[in-house]
Amino acid sequence: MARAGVTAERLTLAAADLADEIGFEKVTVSALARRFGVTDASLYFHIKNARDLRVRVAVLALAELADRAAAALAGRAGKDALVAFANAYRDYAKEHRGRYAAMQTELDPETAAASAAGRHSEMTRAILRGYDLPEPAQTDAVRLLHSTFHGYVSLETAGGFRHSGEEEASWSRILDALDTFLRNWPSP
Amino acid sequence: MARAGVTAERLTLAAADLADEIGFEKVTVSALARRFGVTDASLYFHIKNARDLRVRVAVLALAELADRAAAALAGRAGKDALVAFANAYRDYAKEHRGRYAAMQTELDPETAAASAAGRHSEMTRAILRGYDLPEPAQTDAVRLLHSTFHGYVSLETAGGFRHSGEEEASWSRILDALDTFLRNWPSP
DNA sequence: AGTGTTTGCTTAATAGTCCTAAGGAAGCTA
DNA sequence: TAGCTTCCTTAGGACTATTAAGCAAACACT
Repeated sequence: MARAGVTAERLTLAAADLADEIGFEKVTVSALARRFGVTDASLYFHIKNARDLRVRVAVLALAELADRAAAALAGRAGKDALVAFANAYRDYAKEHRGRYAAMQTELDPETAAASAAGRHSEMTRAILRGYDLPEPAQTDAVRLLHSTFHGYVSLETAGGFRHSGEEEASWSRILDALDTFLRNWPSP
Repeated sequence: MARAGVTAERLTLAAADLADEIGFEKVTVSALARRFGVTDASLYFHIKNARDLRVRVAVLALAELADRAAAALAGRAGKDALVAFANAYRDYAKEHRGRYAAMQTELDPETAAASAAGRHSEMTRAILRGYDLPEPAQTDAVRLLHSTFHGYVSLETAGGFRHSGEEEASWSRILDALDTFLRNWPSP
């Protein structure tokens, strides 16, 4: 028998693509094996188990998004940076629904620490540098931005907002509003 | 054989409790059947399939949360209402992690319309009455509030915020900030 | 080139889940 | 009490996850 040349990396990438195509919850060890033309059992020499596979996809997606966001952020500051970051986030989620769904997998603390999750916070802090917030307002603002982007995007992709035909305008008004908000953060 | 007295309602409730205990993704038809002391097959006379079961749990959770939020909202307005609603939302998610996870299930449009999902928007609009926002700002604000609550809570329950020991203070500062924000919504 | 070792895959087997079809008993109704 | 309906069981098929044991290809070296 010929060798299929399977590696953990190629498996993860293929699983991520599969997730974008058929949905993250339908990504199964068997389905992935079929795509590689090998038996299910052979995948277990590369991944620990099904959970491990899903975690790898989540970590991959986190890293990809972090790269995109970093690129979007380069050379920008203030509202420009805020909008660029927010759009990178939202666009990634729209283009890669399966990967984005994977990102919502709960990671155990060690994995989370080793993943790109930390880069997201760093970048958010970088954006906030343009707004000059003192602690603890800065930490609160990091959370608020995370929450808002994640919340908005997950509601939008879930179809939570009935399509009013002006999705884009609403999104950009919300970004405007956040910008105004950050520039006038209430002092305690 | 004695009859177990299974009904769709009792199944849904038991499934919801099971979700809170062992996690929503581990709620399986078999596990539920075991809890009722019947075989898997018998459950299919009450529910259509596994997906149907999960949707029922989601709808139940949406309704329960809507009830709680409505109760919290009664007789309050302005910031009081905002805080009461937000806390009802967050507390429910913390007390019922499985149910809250179920709420994130993507519902098809008809089911969503028939569920309590609409009540959530209504209540949010009711809160905003205290802030006197013109359209389309009001619609944007509804989305912003939804996004923020959902995003914050889901990040918090996923352990996304390292426990800094002052979670509560951060939450309440964010609510303060939202209140200020709503009172000073930027005009276009 | 030939031998041995590692690596990558297969087959085989077990167990759990989802779901359907056919049958039997419990309880209601007349 | 005969019959109908409702609720459950047994039986079984398809798919998924996972482990163990074996074989064959690739490599590593003498």
